[in-house]
Amino acid sequence: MRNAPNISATLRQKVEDAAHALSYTPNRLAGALKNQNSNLVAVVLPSMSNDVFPAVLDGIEAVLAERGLNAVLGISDYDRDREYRVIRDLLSWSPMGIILTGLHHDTAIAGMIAQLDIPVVQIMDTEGDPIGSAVGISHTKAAIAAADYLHAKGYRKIGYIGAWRERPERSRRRRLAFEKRLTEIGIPLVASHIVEERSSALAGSRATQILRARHPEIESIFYANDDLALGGLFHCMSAGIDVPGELAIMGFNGTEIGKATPLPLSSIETPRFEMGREAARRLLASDGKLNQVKDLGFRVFEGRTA
Amino acid sequence: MRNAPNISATLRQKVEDAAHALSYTPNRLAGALKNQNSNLVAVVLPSMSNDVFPAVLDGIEAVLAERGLNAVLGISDYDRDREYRVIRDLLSWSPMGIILTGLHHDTAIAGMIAQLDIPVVQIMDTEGDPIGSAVGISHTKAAIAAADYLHAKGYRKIGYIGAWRERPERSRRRRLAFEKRLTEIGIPLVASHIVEERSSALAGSRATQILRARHPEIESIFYANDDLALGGLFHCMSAGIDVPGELAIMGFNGTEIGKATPLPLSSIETPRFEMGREAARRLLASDGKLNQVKDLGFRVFEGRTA
DNA sequence: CATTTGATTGGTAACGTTGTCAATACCTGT
DNA sequence: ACAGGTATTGACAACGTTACCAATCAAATG
Repeated sequence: MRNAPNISATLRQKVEDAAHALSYTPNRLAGALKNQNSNLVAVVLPSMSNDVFPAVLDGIEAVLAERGLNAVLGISDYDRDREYRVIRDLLSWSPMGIILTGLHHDTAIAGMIAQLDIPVVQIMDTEGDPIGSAVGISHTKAAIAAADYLHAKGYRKIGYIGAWRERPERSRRRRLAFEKRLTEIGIPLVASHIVEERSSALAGSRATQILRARHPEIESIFYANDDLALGGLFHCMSAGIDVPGELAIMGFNGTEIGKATPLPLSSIETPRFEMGREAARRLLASDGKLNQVKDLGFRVFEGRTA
Repeated sequence: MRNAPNISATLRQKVEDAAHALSYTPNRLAGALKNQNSNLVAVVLPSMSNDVFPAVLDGIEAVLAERGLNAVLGISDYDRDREYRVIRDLLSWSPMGIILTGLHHDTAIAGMIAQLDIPVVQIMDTEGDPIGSAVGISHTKAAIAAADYLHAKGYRKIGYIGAWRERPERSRRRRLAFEKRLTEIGIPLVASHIVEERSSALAGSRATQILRARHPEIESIFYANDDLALGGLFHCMSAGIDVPGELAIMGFNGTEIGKATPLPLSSIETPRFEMGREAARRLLASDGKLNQVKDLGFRVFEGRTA
């Protein structure tokens, strides 16, 4: 059945008929065990409630399905220990490859993976020290683009809002690059507010209110993601604050919903689906040109909120 | 290492040390093969871009992770053939259980699963003919609740908007129940508009515009989901249509974002995360009381759009 | 008809576990 | 010191595949 050479069409048909008659299903566990190649791909994502990762996973699945591969999923919940355990767990299925989120993994993880000698692709980021290949965007560049965009639009008093203690380290790096760029341009960040809770529109709404109360001079806010930014926008709409006149709002990710609001949300569009697809492709095509870093880039989406 | 009886603490320590020294990882492929029990759970979802399923998956993962189980994911893309292939594929990993979406699966699928004799849990729905257990909500009841709610609020000219040829059969059933109820109450549905494209806020926005143009008398619209409904709300905001005065909007799912808008979106809140969690729990606890149908219920969320 | 070539069949050894069984080693308490 | 138990060790057969080789069989060549 495993399309070996030198098999006549008749025999093949006969075998297939028999298989069908017995409704035989090959046991891939055994197959994988035998030839050290499991057709499983381990995928470790930090969360499913973030809007970014479902899209990434969709992209991954799209490619894997084509080739008859299956994804085994692990959720790290942005927790280092948890991630370690999840990876260890997934590796015990001898996957044929593994997709990780982010570029910052300790050597213990790299070691475990090295033992199996399987390809690794890390997504979301391009800045850091990849274990294997990387497919993502430069969060530093994105932050700079946001800063430049807001500056070009004439905003001078700029604030920043993040969430959940910036658990995805990427968002912290983005903020720092943003701050740095603003300082370089000569319009240092007025203030940033990182809320304790997870990102959500409600959190963004509340944070916006707080930040504006503390720093009424702020003309524009850059948010860690579109959820927060939408919250900000909604707060302004409710409170009768003119956007972008009184307050300009800039999101991150360029989600579909942001584009559908009465005032399309200005944002940094990130290729989330594409990131997943490209990651899966690299994983499968990992012959030769290993350990490359692929920057998929971003696009500044000029909405009407900034 | 597999905590057998009659092992002294010293020996256990010694073994563990050795294992650690060699950084030994058990091969679960082999383990699973040996004792017909793979610690894998097959999860088949129609899509990842729907907002509902990431939440469900999160719930599933939360439970599986506790018990050291792993989810193998399959995406059916609302396609019957694809679903069949995906399930067949996943079953070849001899999972210890399988979670399917919806209650409408042909006998071929039931047959395949029966062969492995593993528990099945079907999510999202409670109405139909389950293969195994079911954890979901009654879409008929939800539709009736929506109809009654809108009626109670005084709306009489009611429309409906759906998307993507109603590929999730559930939404079609919901619409039909909605229509039926309205007729019973004596205020038959004015019109429904099912767009070709997938659900999105933009699609909802456009559909709202079209439906209103065709039937200006419509006072209220029930949408197949919150994405569409948000689009409707945004359209009204842009076009200066008073909500709920001129047009009342009712969504479905009760997403977080809907609650954060300036005018919180009235909707039917569905327990998506809980559905995943409960499904996973049932799968694991499937001793004895098999094949039960669990209705997790819904809640009418009274926002300010209807 | 003998011979080469190709197709088909059967047999066997792994892959890394787990469970069992027998064989030994180590401890008590008398 | 010895029986009685408990701990520990070693050996081995599966689980369902796949890869490989030898052996057979069928068909086509000279």
